[in-house]
Amino acid sequence: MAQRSTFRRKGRATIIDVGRVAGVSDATVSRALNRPETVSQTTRERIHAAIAETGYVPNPLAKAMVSGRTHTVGALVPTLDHAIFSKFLHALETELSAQSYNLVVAVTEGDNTLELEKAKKLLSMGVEGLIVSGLSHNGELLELAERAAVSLVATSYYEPGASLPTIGYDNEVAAKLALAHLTGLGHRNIAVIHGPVSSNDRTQSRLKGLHDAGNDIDLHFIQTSLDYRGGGEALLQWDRSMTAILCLSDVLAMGALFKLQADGIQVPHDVSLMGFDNMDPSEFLTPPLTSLKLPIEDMGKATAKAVCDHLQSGEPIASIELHTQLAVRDSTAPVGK
Amino acid sequence: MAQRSTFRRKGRATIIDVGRVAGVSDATVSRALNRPETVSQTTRERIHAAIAETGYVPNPLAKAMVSGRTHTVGALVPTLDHAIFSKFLHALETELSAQSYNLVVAVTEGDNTLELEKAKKLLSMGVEGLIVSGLSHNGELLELAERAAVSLVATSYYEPGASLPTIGYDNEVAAKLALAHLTGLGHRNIAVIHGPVSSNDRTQSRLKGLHDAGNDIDLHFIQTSLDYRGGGEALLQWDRSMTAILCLSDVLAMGALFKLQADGIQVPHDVSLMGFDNMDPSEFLTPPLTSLKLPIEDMGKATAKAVCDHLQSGEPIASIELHTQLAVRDSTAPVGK
DNA sequence: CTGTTAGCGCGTTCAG
DNA sequence: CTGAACGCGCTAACAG
Repeated sequence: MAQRSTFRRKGRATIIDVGRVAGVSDATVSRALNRPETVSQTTRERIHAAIAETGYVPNPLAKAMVSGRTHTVGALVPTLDHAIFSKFLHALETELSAQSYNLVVAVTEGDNTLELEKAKKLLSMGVEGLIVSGLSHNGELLELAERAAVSLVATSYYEPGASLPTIGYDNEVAAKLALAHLTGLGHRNIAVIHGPVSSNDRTQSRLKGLHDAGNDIDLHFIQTSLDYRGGGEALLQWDRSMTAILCLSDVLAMGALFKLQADGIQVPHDVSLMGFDNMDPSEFLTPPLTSLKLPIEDMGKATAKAVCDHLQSGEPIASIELHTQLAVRDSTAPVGK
Repeated sequence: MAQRSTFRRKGRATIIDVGRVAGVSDATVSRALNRPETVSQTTRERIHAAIAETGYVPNPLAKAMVSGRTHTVGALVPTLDHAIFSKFLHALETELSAQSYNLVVAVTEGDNTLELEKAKKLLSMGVEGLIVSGLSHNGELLELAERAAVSLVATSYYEPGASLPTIGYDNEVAAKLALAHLTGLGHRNIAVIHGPVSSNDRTQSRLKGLHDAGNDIDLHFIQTSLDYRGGGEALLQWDRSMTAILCLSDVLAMGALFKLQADGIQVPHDVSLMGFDNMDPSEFLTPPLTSLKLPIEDMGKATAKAVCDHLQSGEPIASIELHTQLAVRDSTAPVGK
């Protein structure tokens, strides 16, 4: 079948090969594919037959090259192995996909150097937008994004004065809200369990929101690893004088709860326990965990929309504040109850 | 500064603009960038100065077009909002990135039609490889991938006879292993809680592995929604005659455990409870949950390696079997104990 | 309605 | 060591 060499240069058929087989020019094939109404019925049919015969499949790179668009946005997240980020990405992908954009994800492990490196890779593959988590980044990142002319937006954070648009919530306010719930129940001596602060500006912000709690409030800060084990281990530094425990993540709260259960300490009778995140399992725990709802899904959706809008209109991206709210459940109770 | 119009056609500087400023040809600029050793010291310096001056940044699309490579692979997963998939993707991205590949993810919601649609988008953006979950797909998918000449591989599954390479574990064997643990403890009347079977071939496989359990074993299958709530609700169909509960996912097991705790039913004293997945929190639960360890991270890593190898060598991808193993903890005990 | 001509930005011959 | 010329596959502009 020497024919094959006619329409196969090196493996794949091109628009020209299709044209040759159909007896038309490459331009006509292109038109038949992109604006069928500008091509006569009969040649259109011949072309489609030729496409089938040659097994032609459009070269996406050539198309992207000429249009200058990749319809791809990149997201840099600290990890995928944490529900909060995967939930965010899920919502992000869903909305992006609805607007015909693809999502490339890269994991930074919370390391700004790695983040920069991966950002470069994303840019050099042609993403049109770049989504990062939090505000602390390598300085080069902004410059890089600007030079590549891609829009950059930070999430999990709301800070209108920042050097890049932010879409998220106010971590300080959220932390205050959580603390207010506990103090409102009369707690004055409270353990605050949190993950590493370095390279996690969200945690830093939350802690900042707690620091000016008031003179009559005693806060005991306990830093631990941000996982279930860490939540349990942090309890070594807790004693019953602290009538409440505020965990700056539900993962920590669950770790703590499981440990308390194992030790036979009753929640909320012996100690009130509060989380932060409102993960899926929290409402089903025994007792159901009081937590702080973060608008993660909304954030994913809003971020996708903002990026798509910007890509379409050219208008700069505006920061968006999303609101957090308490989810009061049974793990917290008035002090001394 | 009329100069700008010299090296800015429509917004961005090209390799030609750089050459013009540096007083060399575009070819020399290209060489200076890709094979610096073939360019003299002095012109190289002039070129770099020109790059800085023009703010030149390589056009990734043109590069991809000429090289014919995007260094991108796509992954289709049912959801990101489940630890098992996000853990997998995390490992996948990490390894892929180490080999300088980018990862595009798309969510299918377990819908084969949506999967096909998204696969098309991934292909039309130029992915070099496509990773899917499980074995049941729209028939067009294989054909599509072949025509686009991208390598396709299925995960979460091991089935050497399948029409595409599989990298994963044998769900049937794993289920048998789990059941054997319970029967080995003397349990004969066992509730099996599982998620929807339609559009989830992993669950189907696991159930299949259970069906020929033996004549003296009574299995009560309870289907529910695949989330924490579902695990709890499934217990409505459980009674104490069933001395053990096997959940085909840790999420279900946790949902069940929380409900049992709320109802004051002691595990494992009143009933043995076993999960399947071995998620992060499982070992910290009270009691620690007996489960079946799935090699998720290995699977991510192995899949990435297989795809990269294939892309580099051209050899077909070979199926890989990864092994599951029991994680025996305190939530299961001999019957009647 | 269709063919011809021009690029898009870059890498890679092949001469010098 | 460097420049000119060509090609990657496709779309857009202009003729016919």
